[in-house]
Amino acid sequence: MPSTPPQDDSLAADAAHAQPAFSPLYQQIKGLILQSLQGGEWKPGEAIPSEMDLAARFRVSQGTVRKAIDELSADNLLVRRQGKGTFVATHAEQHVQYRFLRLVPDAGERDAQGPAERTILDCRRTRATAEVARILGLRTGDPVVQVRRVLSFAGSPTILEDLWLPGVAFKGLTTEQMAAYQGPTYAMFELEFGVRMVRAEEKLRAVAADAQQARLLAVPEGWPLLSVERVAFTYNDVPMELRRGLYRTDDRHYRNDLS
Amino acid sequence: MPSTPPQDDSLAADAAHAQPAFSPLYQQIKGLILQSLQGGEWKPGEAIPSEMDLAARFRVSQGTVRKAIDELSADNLLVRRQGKGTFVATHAEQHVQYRFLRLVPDAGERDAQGPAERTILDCRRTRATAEVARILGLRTGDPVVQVRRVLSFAGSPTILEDLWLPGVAFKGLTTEQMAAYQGPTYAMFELEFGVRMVRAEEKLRAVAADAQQARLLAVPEGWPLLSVERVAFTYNDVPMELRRGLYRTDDRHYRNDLS
DNA sequence: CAGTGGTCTAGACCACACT
DNA sequence: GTGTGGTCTAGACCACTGC
Repeated sequence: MPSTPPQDDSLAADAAHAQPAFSPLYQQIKGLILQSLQGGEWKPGEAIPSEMDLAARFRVSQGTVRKAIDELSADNLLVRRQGKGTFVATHAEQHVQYRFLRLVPDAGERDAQGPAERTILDCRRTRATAEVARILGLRTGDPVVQVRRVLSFAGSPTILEDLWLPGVAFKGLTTEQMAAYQGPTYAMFELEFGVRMVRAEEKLRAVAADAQQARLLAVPEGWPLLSVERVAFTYNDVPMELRRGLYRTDDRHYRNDLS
Repeated sequence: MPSTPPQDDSLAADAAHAQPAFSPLYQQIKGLILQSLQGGEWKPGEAIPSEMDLAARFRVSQGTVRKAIDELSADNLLVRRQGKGTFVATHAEQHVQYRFLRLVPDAGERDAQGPAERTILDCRRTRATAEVARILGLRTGDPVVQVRRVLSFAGSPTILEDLWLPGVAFKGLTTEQMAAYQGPTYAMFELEFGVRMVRAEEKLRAVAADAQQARLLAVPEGWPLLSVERVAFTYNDVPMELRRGLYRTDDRHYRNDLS
């Protein structure tokens, strides 16, 4: 250990020394907590150590840990619960059923989505095209799992979507698994494959249904559909899923809040 | 004044006493700053008093003011600039040209939108229909200003939109004003009418162009268009604009980040 | 240089949950 | 009661801006 005043022999000095570029202490702590999250030290749904414990572990004040956790919980990676502790966010047991799905019914304004019925049309191992590889950060020809399914609400088919997943991370994914699991697909990814999606980017367009799409969604050919291309990321902005969806928007709409 | 210890005769005690329901001090401070913003004490683009000054004014510590300002700047109502001060956010002189417009070119990924060319098709005083009145919080038949315009990027018509504005707040709005002003329309609303939009809600759908819409956007009839209904709010969640837009998404898309 | 926001600390007390 | 997160304070020092 370098010769520093007794109480200053802290991570503060060490980390500041290790990283040439300056960054605030709480950012460094945030990074360390993130590493523990990625490394699986604390699993989704579990509580992380108390602020005091973390402060002791990292040799900083509670206030600094607090600010780090503040940012992580603003990013939806952690969830604070007063009197209980701070927990790793999870797609399961989360009151909002579908964290990334913005399609809501026109009337009622209720989030009464009701669980969607899933129909898996296809689920097979294949190889990444150049485009899919580029988006998922793979090489052309790398193994991917491709899934095609229809989601129905209250019996009427509403979403037709294709999913592409990196074959390595989703090795044993089967049609049965996709169909059987109750609840959000992303919760199943967490439980079965340890892959937690933390954010996503979407590109929306209006398109006309082709013959096949029209049949699967029970609309006339040429019907306007909302095309939603989503790329979902795990920790560290690593892309782990490409999803191309077609949404019927006759009695539903895509809701977005701007600020 | 109630009999309290000498230094505790502060806003903390007063406000806590005035409001039966408990709320943290910094939330109360946030509310007071909000009032000053609404009241026009500090205008968009101007600096507000320093944290120290505000702390003295409200008789709380700098840290408490800081937390209030943190939230207001997270809400995009204030902008901090280290070494200079804290400023009231504005739609003008804001580097992102269009704060609420999420339509971006497919290629390049540049935000090189280039300023849109505006064509005002119509701008007239009329009366609110039941639906428009409901959305804008007016009564059916109340005066509203209605504007129809086309926005073109690089010469090609891309957005056809109708705007409805409360007639009282936008009394003298003219076609010339809508057409002449360089820069974001919301910046003009700030400068000319003192109306600052702070957030918005959008509902998106895919629709087919009717004959008139197709003509104005230079697409075939039936062409799929992205329908965007936006309600924009000033302070205190008061709705001040309804905007119904149709976006061409052949070489552009609506971008959204989820987290 | 002085003034601003930004970081870090230490300690006190409050609100909430479990037991 | 004990332990958790949540609030509030006071003071020190750092980083950036502009005179």
